[in-house]
Amino acid sequence: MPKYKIIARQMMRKINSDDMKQGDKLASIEELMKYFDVGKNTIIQVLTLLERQGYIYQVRGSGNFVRKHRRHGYINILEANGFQSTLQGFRLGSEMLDLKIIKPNTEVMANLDITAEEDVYYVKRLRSIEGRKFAVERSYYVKDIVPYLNQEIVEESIFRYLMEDLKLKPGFTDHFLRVGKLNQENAELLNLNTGDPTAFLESIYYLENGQPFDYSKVLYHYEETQFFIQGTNNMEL
Amino acid sequence: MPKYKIIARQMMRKINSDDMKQGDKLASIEELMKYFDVGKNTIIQVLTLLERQGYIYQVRGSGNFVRKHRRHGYINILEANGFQSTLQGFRLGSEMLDLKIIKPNTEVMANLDITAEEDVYYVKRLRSIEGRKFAVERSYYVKDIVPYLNQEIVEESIFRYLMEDLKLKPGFTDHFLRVGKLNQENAELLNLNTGDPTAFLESIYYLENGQPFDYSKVLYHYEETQFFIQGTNNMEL
DNA sequence: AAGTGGTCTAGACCACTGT
DNA sequence: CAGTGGTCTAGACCACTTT
Repeated sequence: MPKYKIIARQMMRKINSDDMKQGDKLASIEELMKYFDVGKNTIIQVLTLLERQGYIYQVRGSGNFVRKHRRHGYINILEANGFQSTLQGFRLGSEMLDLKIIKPNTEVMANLDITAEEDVYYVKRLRSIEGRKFAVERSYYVKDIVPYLNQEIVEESIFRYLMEDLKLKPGFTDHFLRVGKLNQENAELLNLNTGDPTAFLESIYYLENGQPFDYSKVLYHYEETQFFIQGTNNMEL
Repeated sequence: MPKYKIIARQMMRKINSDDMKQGDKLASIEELMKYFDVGKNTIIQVLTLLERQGYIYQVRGSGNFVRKHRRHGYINILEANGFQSTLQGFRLGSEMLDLKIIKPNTEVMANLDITAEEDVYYVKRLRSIEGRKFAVERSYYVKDIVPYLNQEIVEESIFRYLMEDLKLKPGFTDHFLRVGKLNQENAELLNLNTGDPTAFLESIYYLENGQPFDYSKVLYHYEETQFFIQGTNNMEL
């Protein structure tokens, strides 16, 4: 683990603690250099990372300041999988409704960038929070990359299994979100009425090397879910 | 404008052109150093920026590759204001429904971090794309920061006015998104029926120095809008 | 003017990928 | 092993904010 990540972790813990609140000023770069005994660029790397992760904001000529929003219970959409982090403290559950190996249809082929001959795992899950159903998820995993899944994995955390056991390295993600009306099947699964509103989120997950391995379609219960998206300085380009 | 931004711009134009497609490999860092006649760290800064903006993905020991998603017509939620960029090529309109100076209520006070005595501009707009109504927006601007607004500005681009004329420097943003049912007033504005689904997006815009200046609540037409959110490598922390 | 952050260089060395 | 990206340093100089 490189120095700048170790330092960043440490500072993130500090910022997350109750010691610090929105607008609090961090130590200056020079002080941080001395304290951690590293060069300036390393501190800059740390601060860039913290800024990008939404922990701080940087003000030229003035200092670095803690950034904290005040709302709780929102799903950070960029962590919509592995939402353990944003929804920590809530009791989450996953009920497996279906699990099988299939050949992809056109939609799945296009989104996972595979041919009709390649196998995919199809997983259908009902997700709950504090015992309340909040989402129906249909996911497709490229079998060449995810060679094995079972009920136990699927009802625990698939992403933890992929990362820790299969040692897959997730790279980037594309999310597409629409709003629509529930059909009968999905309404029944969520204990809602046909025609009720829903957030429909499609996500494509790519490995570090750019290969897509997971295409997920999730329908959220409109009364149980709210999303949070953090924007960082886009600077003038 | 620093070197790394100039180079980044140039490379972004190149990547956006039809010359390059998803997965194409960029020149190596050493080649880029020679070509642009700059040091390694400067190129690294460029690549970090491009990666963060979703233009490329980086693969250690292998190279940098073009990232392009294939869907069009989606609003990049991180550019939900100033969506000219994501929806370029579409004809956008803004009809002013209301514009006045008011005292903030509790909700506005909390989100803009102001007292009950400070004035805010209240702006209500109906936004359209290609002549079709797609969103109702209610925004609150801190008058101390935005001292003047009129119909012309409001029907053009408020953000362009803030940045170019008032020289405000936007910093970061918090977005909160929920799904719900339209009430009668908003349904009528969007030519929909009461109870139809809608995406409800609340956004707080902060200046570079961390001060909030704009609190916006937008209701989107569920048939006319879809959102795109790009996730970049979160690395292990 | 002093304090603080931002950009940039040159060079060293490490870590990973691909052949 | 060669190619390529990632981390890190020390130091110079610039730009902005604050007092």
